[in-house]
Amino acid sequence: MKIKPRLSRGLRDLLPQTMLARQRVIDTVRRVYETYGFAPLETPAIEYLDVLSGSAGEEAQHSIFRVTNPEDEDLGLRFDLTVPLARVVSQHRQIPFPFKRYQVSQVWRADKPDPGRFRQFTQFDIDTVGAPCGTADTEILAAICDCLEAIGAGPYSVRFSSREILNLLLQHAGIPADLGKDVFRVLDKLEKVGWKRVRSELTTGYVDPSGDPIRGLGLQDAQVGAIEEFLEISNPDRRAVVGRLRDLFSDVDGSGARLDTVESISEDLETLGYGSDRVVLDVSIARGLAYYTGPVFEAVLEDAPQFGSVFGGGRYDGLVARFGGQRIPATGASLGVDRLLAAMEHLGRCGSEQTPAQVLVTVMDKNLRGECLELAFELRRAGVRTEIHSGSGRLGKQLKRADRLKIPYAILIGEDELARGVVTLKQMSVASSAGTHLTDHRAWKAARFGQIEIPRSETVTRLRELLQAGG
RNA sequence: GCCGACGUAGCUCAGUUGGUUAGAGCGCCUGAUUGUGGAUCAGGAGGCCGAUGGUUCGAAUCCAUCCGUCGGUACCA
Repeated sequence: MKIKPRLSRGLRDLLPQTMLARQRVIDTVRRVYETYGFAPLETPAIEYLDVLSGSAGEEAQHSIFRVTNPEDEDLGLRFDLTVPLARVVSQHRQIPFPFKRYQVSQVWRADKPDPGRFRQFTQFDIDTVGAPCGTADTEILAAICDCLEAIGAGPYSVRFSSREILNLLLQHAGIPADLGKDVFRVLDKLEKVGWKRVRSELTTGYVDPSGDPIRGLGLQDAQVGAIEEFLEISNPDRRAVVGRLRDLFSDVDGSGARLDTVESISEDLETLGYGSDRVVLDVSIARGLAYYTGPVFEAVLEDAPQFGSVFGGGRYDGLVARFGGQRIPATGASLGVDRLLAAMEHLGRCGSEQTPAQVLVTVMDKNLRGECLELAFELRRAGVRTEIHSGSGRLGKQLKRADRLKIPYAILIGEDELARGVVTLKQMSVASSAGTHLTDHRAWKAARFGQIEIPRSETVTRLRELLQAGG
């Protein structure tokens, strides 16, 4: 019986062209994270189900992929990297605090797939565990900026706020604390659905176009009015936002002190050169997660806002304590690698490389295979990424392969070259641009576009120079 | 999860009121050109028409169910 090659929904193969772009991003981010002193961590994809659900509550369990083992234990695939981190620091007591780690790994969520959203995807997280609110959070925000800068994804905007600010809002507006979680969840949609819909969801609810009833939270007009007034505090200047928050919340006891941390993060960023042009204090961001306790962060690509936030994170001082023991403060952010790459691809900011090879050594004549191999390995030992032709086939087919895979150079060694102690170096891109006017194939071939002869002994040096100069 | 649209070659799509052997363009392979990738020309491969069941003398076409994709909405630790 024939088996149909296929994948379950929400899963996909990442072919070389995709992987090369992805690995460039990952390498860049890793370099940035390491400059901040974050150290790598890896954890298993599979965790005990109760470890995973500990933070999420029952309502989230349906999107966990369940797995089994021969011992028939209740296991699941991790759905983020933060919960496993909390387990690690609770389990390995010898780890000195603060623990600064980065982790790039796959996670799984059994959700409905959407564009840029899959059931298996990669997150690239940094977290600092065991450091109080302050410098650690500033570092996370700065690192997010540095990453986006280094990746070259185009203009971006990093936004932050704080659960503390939202808690002040609850007090100011007279909203019961236990309603906070729902209010934050609704406010988080503001940018996507607009104030009108958020307003109805905060009050009476509504019926969406598909006929689905959306439950309202039943807030009073005065409460919604207070929220609206709060949301109007948007200002591109962070100092102005802090000032207006201080005014607005002056009726809440101790509000001044509770705004100090946000202000000091903002001031530190200012001093370090992360101005309001890149990092905005945006009081409308809430982040859906229930476990955030302090500053919350996100970042969007300004040219691709429809892809949502590519970075998300915040401070979660209560999460580690779920595994028992004392309350350990923690803060961090997560880069949605797949989402970022989907956005970059949409913007045409991903490379189109299909192979890392920089040069193809052709084999024209089986008798000269030895010479070709020798040259190929000489190039490799000099750090040039080299492919050598490894089948049968005419020169035309070999060059066609270089053309297809966009390998920039080809090397030709035949009897002629060997006799004269040279090799022919062909720059593939030249004929594609220079030869378009030639309609006769023989003439096109005879033109020998982009070809130069160089002494065999200088091949490695010359090619390295060319690659360095032009890529 | 809910609502809707759509599933025909690797991709984009034709396919008459249900009627013989299901087509095109692009892509792929081979050759013209045995030491030259593009263009051109010639040829070739590639399909259980998403799956299963039903209606019918006869189904890519009609019906049911399932699966999948896309859009909207909800959720997103």
